[in-house]
Amino acid sequence: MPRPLCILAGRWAQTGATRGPSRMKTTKTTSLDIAAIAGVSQSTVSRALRNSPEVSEETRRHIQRIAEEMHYTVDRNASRLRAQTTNTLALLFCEDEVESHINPFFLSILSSAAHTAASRGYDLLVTFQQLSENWVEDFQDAHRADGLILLGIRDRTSYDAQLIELAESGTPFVIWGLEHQVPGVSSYVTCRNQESAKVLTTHLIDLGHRHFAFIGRTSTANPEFTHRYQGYMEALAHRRIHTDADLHIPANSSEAEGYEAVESLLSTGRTVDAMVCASDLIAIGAIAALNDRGLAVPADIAVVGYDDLPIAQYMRPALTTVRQDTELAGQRLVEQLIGLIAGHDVQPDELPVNLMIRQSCGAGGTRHVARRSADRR
Amino acid sequence: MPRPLCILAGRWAQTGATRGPSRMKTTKTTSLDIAAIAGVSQSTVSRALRNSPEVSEETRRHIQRIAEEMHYTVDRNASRLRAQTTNTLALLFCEDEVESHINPFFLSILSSAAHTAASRGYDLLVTFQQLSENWVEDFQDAHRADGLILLGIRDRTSYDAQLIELAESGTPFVIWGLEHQVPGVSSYVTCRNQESAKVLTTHLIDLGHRHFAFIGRTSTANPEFTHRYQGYMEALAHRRIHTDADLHIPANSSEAEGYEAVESLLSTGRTVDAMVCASDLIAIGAIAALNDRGLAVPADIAVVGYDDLPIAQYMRPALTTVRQDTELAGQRLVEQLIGLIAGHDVQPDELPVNLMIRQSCGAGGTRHVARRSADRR
DNA sequence: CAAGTTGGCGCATTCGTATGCATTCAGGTG
DNA sequence: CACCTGAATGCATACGAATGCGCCAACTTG
Repeated sequence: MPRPLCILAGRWAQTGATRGPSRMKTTKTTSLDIAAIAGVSQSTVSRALRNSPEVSEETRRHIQRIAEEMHYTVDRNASRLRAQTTNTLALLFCEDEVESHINPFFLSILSSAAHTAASRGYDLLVTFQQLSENWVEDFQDAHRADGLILLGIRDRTSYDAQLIELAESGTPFVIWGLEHQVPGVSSYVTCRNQESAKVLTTHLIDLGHRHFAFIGRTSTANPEFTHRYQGYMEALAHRRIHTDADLHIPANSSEAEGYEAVESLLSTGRTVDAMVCASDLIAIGAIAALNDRGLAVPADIAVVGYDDLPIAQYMRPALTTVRQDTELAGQRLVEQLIGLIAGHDVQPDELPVNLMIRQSCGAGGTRHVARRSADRR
Repeated sequence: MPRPLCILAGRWAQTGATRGPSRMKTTKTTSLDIAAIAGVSQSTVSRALRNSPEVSEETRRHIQRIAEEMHYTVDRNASRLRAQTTNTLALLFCEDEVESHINPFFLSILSSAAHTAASRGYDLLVTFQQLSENWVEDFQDAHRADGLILLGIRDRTSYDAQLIELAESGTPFVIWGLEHQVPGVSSYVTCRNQESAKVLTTHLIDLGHRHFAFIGRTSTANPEFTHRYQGYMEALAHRRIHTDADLHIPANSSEAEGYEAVESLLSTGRTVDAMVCASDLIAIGAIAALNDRGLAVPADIAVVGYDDLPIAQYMRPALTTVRQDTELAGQRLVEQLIGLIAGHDVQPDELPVNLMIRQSCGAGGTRHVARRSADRR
């Protein structure tokens, strides 16, 4: 007596039954099958499952129950083709050629964006792209996504032409960290970089520091860092503290560049007792460089960062920094984009931030500061 | 004289022209348009763009040139519907309810996977899911993806039933860090956890350490940590070094749990001069806890981690750890999955790892060790 | 030179759903 | 009672590309 051949019978048997007595092949369940069982037309099934108000409450429930029992799910591709929509958002990490390793900061935004998108019924496509590629054809014409989320755009000048092209093509998109808005088409989410940097710097001044340096590349190309620098300069100006141009060392957001920046700063022999770094990664590299030169943080020099990476509170000394609400950021990016896709006018967001005062600025409690070090030889 | 109404004329004018003289509406370019211009049938266009051998080299080039000029791109939805495929891979971060923050380690895998997928013509869908949801219907029946990449599955027991269901449904999938293979359906990529942990531990023994502790939760639920623990125990056994069960403190991969684990370890008053942590995050938390108790690393106690997060080399002391080749991992995950989708038999990968010997184990050069600390009060 | 072969291409159909329009029927109104 | 109204549903088609099959012409071959 032969055993049944098809292990999957459990799932497919239901389907087969709806197609006629002799069809035992593994045919996919379609809305027609559901319609046949429910005793309605395919159109009604379609409408019921999309919660159209045109079907009666009773019919809808009936159909939805059957669909559930049959494990029926709408075929996204057919649906999308017919409706000329994708229900998909694309999230682009705009990579620099030089910098291969990505700020872990973006992982939180990604996670939050993925959750929000899912809860709104959107798929989230993720790509890491060089700026050379042409987004418009890829995403809009090919119906890959209804809209774009752009992360990690730092170099505005080199992207500007593409952003304009994108906007002109009518593809909705939102950007993190760069004020670029075309009503009805594009919007942005940033946080209050300038304001928070000013507060942060003022805090350092209040702690008694007078010789400041700023580590981070600013240019029209790098709006976030630029705003942070402006806030920093504002605070200094407000308190009448002088700083020289050569105490502003450019660095992109990585430990390596922070390290190098500090090395080059120290080699000038300038006196510095407080360093404001444009990102946590830079600060981490900077602290490493200082330690390697025999300088202790915060005893010899205060260092602050920006981002509040998870590690910031577990470094010793714990890093004073600015927390951006990445969860809210991801959520707003998606919500704005969905709004744009729906044709609404959306307002850009400038998210509030929190100062996280820890030890590296010299203000934190002593408990979390290492009291011994490796001096034995 | 009125200005033209349509800003987008530039892009659409080309299209309009192909549809007849009076059609100035923004109609999407289709393969039919290309066919008309090229003077061939739509089928030939389709075949030419898919590089089918059935069209002559000459015709193909002709068509492809026209398609390019017209900025024509194949509509993914139509293509997918007809071909019953999605050309999409889904990457699932399997989240724990408890742990909201994700190991940055996965970001590198994600990045590499995205690149590889893109180069193979696949889209990559990213979701962060709880284990409660039913993947099968979501992804296979709904034609959302051709296959799945599962990251962050730690708790084998609670996922097992779902993995089996997934395998039975015929959905191809690959897993990171968990040996789960169904020939032709699922496969995995891990690295040589046990071997490398053994080498790492042996290294610590060679440096003269004798009192070991292991921080990391092991169970059938957590295969990676378990293998690392086994390698650790092997090394100790091989050198006849005794360790007690209470010197093995469970902890999931986060700084917070590493911190807590060390606090609870220290409160027992046991003597320990070397700690093997199951991940860098744990090690970071552990070092913080040690510092807060006035213990210096590596002078008082050696600490090693696992993962080689970017930050590991910029901590002071720099963290001795094990580098996993995340780039290769992402690549192999995608390649295996594409293989499975194509119906090939694929071999699981066990990737080689590199010991990154730095300062936290006490073996590294002195240059990178902080020589001063914040002792002033 | 006739018959067979093959490369290159077109025709027609198909994938599964969404939606404009037609249809039906129940209930209300003058 | 004839007529209208509106809610609920069915019918038919379209979305745009992929593909089985058939056709034709250009070869090859005995």
